[in-house]
Amino acid sequence: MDTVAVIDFETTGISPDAGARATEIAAVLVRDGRVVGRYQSLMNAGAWVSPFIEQLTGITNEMVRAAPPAAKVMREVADFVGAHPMVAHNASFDCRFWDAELGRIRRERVQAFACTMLLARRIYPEAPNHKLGTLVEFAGLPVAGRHHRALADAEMAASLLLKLEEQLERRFGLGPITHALLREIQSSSRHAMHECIARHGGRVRRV
DNA sequence: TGCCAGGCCCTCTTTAGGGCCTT
Repeated sequence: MDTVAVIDFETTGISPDAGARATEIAAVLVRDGRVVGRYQSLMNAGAWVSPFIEQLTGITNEMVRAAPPAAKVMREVADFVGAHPMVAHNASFDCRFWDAELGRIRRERVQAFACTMLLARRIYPEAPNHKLGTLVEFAGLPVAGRHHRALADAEMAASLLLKLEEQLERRFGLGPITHALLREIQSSSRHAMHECIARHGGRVRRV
């Protein structure tokens, strides 16, 4: 597949519209089935980290205060990612924070996101649930580090992405798997996915 | 002052509601 950037944010809350800010970001570049680049940094947006989030992520107020300014980190990571298509687990979440934090440095996103959660719902409907950690275990992928730290989660989302591509190739004979095809599959209903696969020359197994 | 998401999916649906997933 074309080079994609898999990203993950740690934040102070669930919605930038409700005042939540990023505390950490990681981006890994994936090309030809492997990780070819990594970026990770804590960032200081001047936001307070609640005890709940400190417990969840292990990222403390002291760590954030000692981190580089959010604007500097966002400029660096935006340059690192460039115009590569992006991927995240539950991409609607990371996309909102990407757009919000980028907007604060007067930059705009130039590429689309694909979502490993939506893809996994299509490809692994039998998984116990579609949380990143559960899918990593379900697919037999290595645990890259502590869950809810940006680089570990981005690495595991990248592994999951590669596994999902492999499944699309092996089960349905699809290939090459482009970012645009992933977006088409993730936004197809379960029924329409077979039509989508057939349209792209894949084998559709009726069960 | 008090409160605070949003997009997707499924179904006991479509004149809607509730669960999932992210922090």
